[in-house]
Formats: sequence, C-alpha cells, structure tokens
Amino acid sequence: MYTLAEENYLKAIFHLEQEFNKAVPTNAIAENLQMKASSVTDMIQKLSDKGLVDYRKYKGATLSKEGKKVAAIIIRKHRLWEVFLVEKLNFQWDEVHPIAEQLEHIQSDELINRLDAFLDHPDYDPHGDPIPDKNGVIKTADKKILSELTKGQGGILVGVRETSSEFLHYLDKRDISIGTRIKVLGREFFDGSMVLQVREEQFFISKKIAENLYIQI
Amino acid sequence: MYTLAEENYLKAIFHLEQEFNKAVPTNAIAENLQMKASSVTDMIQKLSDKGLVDYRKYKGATLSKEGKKVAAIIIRKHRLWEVFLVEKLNFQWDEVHPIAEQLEHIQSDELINRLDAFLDHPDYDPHGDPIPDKNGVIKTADKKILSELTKGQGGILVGVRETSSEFLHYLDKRDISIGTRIKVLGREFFDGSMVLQVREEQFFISKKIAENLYIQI
DNA sequence: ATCAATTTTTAGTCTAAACTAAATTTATTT
DNA sequence: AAATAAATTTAGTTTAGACTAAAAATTGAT
Repeated sequence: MYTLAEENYLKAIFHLEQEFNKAVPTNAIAENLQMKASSVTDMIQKLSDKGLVDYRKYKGATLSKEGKKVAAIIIRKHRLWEVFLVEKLNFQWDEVHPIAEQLEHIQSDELINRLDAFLDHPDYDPHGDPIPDKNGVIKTADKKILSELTKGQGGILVGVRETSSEFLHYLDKRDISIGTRIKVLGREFFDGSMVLQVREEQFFISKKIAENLYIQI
Repeated sequence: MYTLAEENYLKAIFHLEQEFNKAVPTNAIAENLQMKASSVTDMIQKLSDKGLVDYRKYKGATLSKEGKKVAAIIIRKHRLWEVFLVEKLNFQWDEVHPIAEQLEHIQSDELINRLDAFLDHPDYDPHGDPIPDKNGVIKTADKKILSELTKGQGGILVGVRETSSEFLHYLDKRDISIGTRIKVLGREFFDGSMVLQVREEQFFISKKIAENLYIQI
C-alpha cells in the first residue's frame, strides 16, 4: 500500500494531467499541493523509482499505467464518499470535499465495494463528476462547457468545474443543480454573458459562471 | 488537533487504564501498540508536556482529564463507525474492528454528529460496548462476567470481552449474540465450566468462554 | 538488606517528508 | 546568440516517530 503523501501526489498529478494534456510541471504540482517545488522533485523521483510516474528531469511528470490506476481508485473512493455524505448524511454538496479528502485514504476494498452497493452503484458524484469503476476505468461523458453553446442550444446540467463554496451557493440560491435543464436564449459576444431559460424563468449569467457549468446536449 | 500516533497512544492508555485500575506501565503500552518501550517513553513524555497524560518517571502514565476526553471521543467515533459497518453495510461483527480503527481518526465533528443521527443515536456498538456521548461521557452498564454467576442466575448477554474473530465465530455458530437470554443451569467448580440454558437448548461452555461474556442481570 | 532480574529511561541513529539556499537547466528577451 | 528570467534540481537541515544499545531505577528473591 501507499503512504498518505504518495496518494496525494498521485491524485494531484492525475487531475493536473487532464488539465495540461501533457507532462505536469513540478511547479504545478507544488502549487496544487501547497508545497515547495524542491519537495515535489524529491517525491516525484521516489514515485518514479516505484514505477508510478514517468519522469524526465526538467520535463515534468506523467502517471504510469499503474499510477493512473492507483489515482483512479482514490478518486473512486473520494466520489463514493461524497455521494454517501450528501445522500445519506444530508450534507450540502459544497461541504463534502474536505471530509471526502480524508475518507478517500481509508484502506479496505471490501468497505468500498459495500459502500458502492449501499449507495446503489452511483455513476456520478454530487458535483456531476463520474465515479471510476473498481478497476479504475472512468467513463467520460460527452459534456460541453455552457459558454461554448450558442443561442438556441440547451441541455442538462451534468457537472460543475469550480467547486468552491461560493460558486455552489450561487447555484443553490437560484435552485440550479445537477439535472437542471438549461437553454441558451441569448449570448453577448462583447463580455461572454448569457441569458438562460431555466424552468419558467430567465436568468442572466456572466461569462465566469458560464465557463464553470458542464452541459450534456 | 492531534496526530495519528498521538491518538493511538491516548486510546491505548485509556483502555489499559481500565484494565489496570492504576497508572499504566510503559511496557503495557508498548505491548498493546506493538512497539518498543523506549518509543513509548518518548511519546508519553511529549503527551505529558501537552497536558494529555500525567506521568512520573518509572511510575507509568494515566490520562489527564483532557486526555480522557480526547480518547473517549476517538472511541465514540470507532464505535459509531462499527455500528454503521454492521447495520448499514452488513459486515459481520468480527470484521469491523480494523476498518473502524482507520475511520476513528477522521476529523469532523459535523460528520460524527450526522452519522450518529443517521444510525438513530445508538447506545452500544455491535460488541455491546457503550458509545461515549459527544462530551466523552460513557455510561457504564452494571454488567457481570458470566463466570461469576451462580447456578440459577441468568440475564441478557450485553457484551463480549474478547473480540477475536475466532471467539465471535464460536458465538455466531451457536446463534448467541448481544441480546440473547442466558441462564446458568450448572457450574463445575473444578474447571469453571458451565451448563447454560439458551432458548430451548442446553449448552456446555468452558471457563474460558464464560470469562469473556458480559451479562446484565 | 543485598544482589540479580526486570523495567524504564537516556542517548544516539534512521526514515519519510517536509523545508531553505544554492546550483543548474530551460525559456524568454533583447 | 548572449543575457536575463524562470523553473527545476541538488545539497543540506528539520521534525515526528520509530528504532537499538547502554545506563539507570525499581522489584523480587534469597
């Protein structure tokens, strides 16, 4: 098994790799984990020795096949626990992240399998992110960022990019959540703002909001 | 907050203090935690500096008021998680200890309060041990060890002392569990063995078994 | 009451995982 | 292409929490 620190590095690299679509620079990992770059270099080299990441000096790191699987399992655990916290313990969706961040490191395959069954094998977490299966395979939904839709297009809100408490409260206040149907009524090219149809109402949203909502068309 | 190591020491001392009814020797803690005595001395001194244990060189350690509370809260979390694992995830009662041992260190008061409510505020864990309240107060039931009862006496099985998988399986196989009514039909002074009435059947048990069952008269 | 056995503590070492400061490599400007 | 800036790595330090070996204190047996 892996240490807490190792697991956190693998998870960070996993997420950053999707953002960068290439080797993740040392500094990016350091910033993500709130650490100094020198500490990151150290750990990356250890993980490389263990075959969990591919690393070339000064060129950043990517996860090996094994590293990817380990990271995906951690993310699976994180997201299953988030479902548990929201569905069973009635937490708000913006409160669960720090707790799931701890729970994701509990080591017991049996526990996770049973939790998965108890929750009825959910496919997505409360933020709309897909839950990897027990082999670490993630089904990627073909979702689009709302800001890329044009007038007349619409679909179902299936995920959020930002997970800050402020942003999630913004949505809650307007009764917008995963599963809400949204249609673009208008789009302002000057500032990227939009007018949406949500239920019977019309909403005006800024570019920043539109860039953080995922829509399934 | 306290580190994982600190929490484990406090918990060990808490349990050993009840067993010893006086200051817990360094070696007892070392054995309990599978560690060397020198490591224990080190940590006890740190905990003493932090005001969590009372310690006099060569005389062993006891928990301070604060230490006792911290330990009780960890035990509360452990036992609540055990209830969750058995009641909600359908684990057997002999499988839950190592998992609860990890879960007990998750830091979130809100999580524990909600878990407690979700489980309907249980008073006892699956082994019959009382669950401390959120202030760390434990209500001690007036239970007796079965081997101390005499012919004709009886009551309800409310707890087990041993929690080894072998012992719990022994009980399961005979369909004896927390809540089972037991009456002493006979008692052999030579070897401490007993004959019990359980439901419609009679059971013969050894002294060793009788010493590990708690009965509420 | 003394001596041996046992227990406990001290002193010094090791490892994981962070850090700072300095050195090196890569990237960007001029 | 050289010079400067930025990113990364190396080298050496620190802390928590374990360890071993040796020293000291306590306990138990004669």
